[in-house]
Amino acid sequence: MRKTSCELCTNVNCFVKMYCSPEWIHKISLSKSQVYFKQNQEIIKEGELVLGMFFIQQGKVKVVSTGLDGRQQIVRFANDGHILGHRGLGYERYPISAVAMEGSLVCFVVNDLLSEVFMANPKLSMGLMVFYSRELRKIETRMKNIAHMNLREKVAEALLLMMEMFGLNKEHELNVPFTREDIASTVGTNVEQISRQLTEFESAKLIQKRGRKVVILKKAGLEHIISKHFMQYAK
Amino acid sequence: MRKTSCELCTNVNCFVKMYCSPEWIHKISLSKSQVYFKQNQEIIKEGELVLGMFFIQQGKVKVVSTGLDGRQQIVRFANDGHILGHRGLGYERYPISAVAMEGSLVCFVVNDLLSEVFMANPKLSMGLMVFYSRELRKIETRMKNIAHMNLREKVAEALLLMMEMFGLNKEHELNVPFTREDIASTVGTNVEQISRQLTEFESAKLIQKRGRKVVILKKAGLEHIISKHFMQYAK
DNA sequence: CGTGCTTTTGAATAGTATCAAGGCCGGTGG
DNA sequence: CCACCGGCCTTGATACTATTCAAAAGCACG
Repeated sequence: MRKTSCELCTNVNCFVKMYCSPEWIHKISLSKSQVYFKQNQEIIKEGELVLGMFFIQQGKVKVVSTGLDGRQQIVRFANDGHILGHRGLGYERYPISAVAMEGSLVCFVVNDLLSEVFMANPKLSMGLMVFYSRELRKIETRMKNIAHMNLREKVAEALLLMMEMFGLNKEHELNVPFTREDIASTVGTNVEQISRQLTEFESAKLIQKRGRKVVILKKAGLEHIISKHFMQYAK
Repeated sequence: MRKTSCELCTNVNCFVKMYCSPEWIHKISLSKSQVYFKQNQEIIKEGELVLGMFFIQQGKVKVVSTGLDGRQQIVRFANDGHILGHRGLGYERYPISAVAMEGSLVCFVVNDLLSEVFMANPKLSMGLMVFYSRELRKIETRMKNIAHMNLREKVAEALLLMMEMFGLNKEHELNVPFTREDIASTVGTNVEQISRQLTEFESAKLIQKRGRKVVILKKAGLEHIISKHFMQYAK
């Protein structure tokens, strides 16, 4: 496969394209590498050395934190334009893994070039800063939810999260391949509980199980389940 | 009280002092305001408009996310040099509250000045970016822990977190005033469980209860309790 | 030396995890 | 094309952990 040059890339959400000057976009384009990851391949492996950043050109990815016992926690989902491995510009190891949920095309930029890019493109640093602060905000909320919600609510939230990130296809199925295990790792429980809960949602006519796929029938119903955990701010 | 000028401020952890040019430090010094918050006063109130950022000159703060039901989750602790309200440089509302755990002196810089500062001091943006990415990393780990650990482990972790952030005094007591409710909100449970668990730790000779204060007797013991949840990376 | 708030402890209940078994589905090879 | 195999999903029974409710004791402050 031929690598897509940044100039010709159509991904409008890419931070590089959004915030870097044309000459720097060109430099990055020349230096970057591009890799295609098949479904279930690891893009980043927890514990390996941080060599640079990954930019998802097109794909669907789960970011996973693994405990010693092997239990996994899905920390967030990511898709086109999102960044992976953005921890520690210095010398460190990746604290998380990232796994392709379906075939994904990813650009990679090495550390040294990154530092130059940041100093020369203050807008990029600011853009990333804002991006991070929003990520922080999201994950703080999710942390509260994981701590306070009961299982039913957490499963509802997980479905909504996946829907928000990956959307639905024409048949209103969640538009990403996933197993019950994935939902369990998002929620922090086991597959049996997920199965039970999905069955309950199905009999409540909120979703429909179609093989391993899940059809969202009543988004508002799921939202209602978790609504008590969210403040409504006046505009 | 007279406001401390940035030039004379002795806080070496302040991002402004670390990353801004002398002339910008001066500008900020002139424009900033400074407020003293007494114990249990709210520095930031969830839902209010974001007007700028707070820099803790000296103090001890808990950052709290509140559910509609009033249940609170302590998202992180902060002390000297840490930033508060660093969410959304645009127009938004604070998604979290920040409460002084003891008397705290805080500097405040308004939004408009901040954007100028960021554009003129790329090192500051980069510094903050790195800061954020580390915060993200920390909270992702904590999220996994809250999801996977049992109560005993979570309480041990909460004690270690507080110890790491605020340290111990000469008597080896946690060097910050807190209630059982604070630990409960960190862990995501209720005061009764905390009380029981502290009693258990006490009989295991890991801590000692001295009124509401907690003496850490065996840090290694607490660490051992949670060690199974942490990967050991080779250097 | 009350009074109100925090902490502790106990007992009953609810919620979740675990263990075990069987069913379903997709893919592969005969 | 069909039978079989393995992985994923579902369901039930049981054990365990955490929550809730209630009541009493401790402590801090006026």
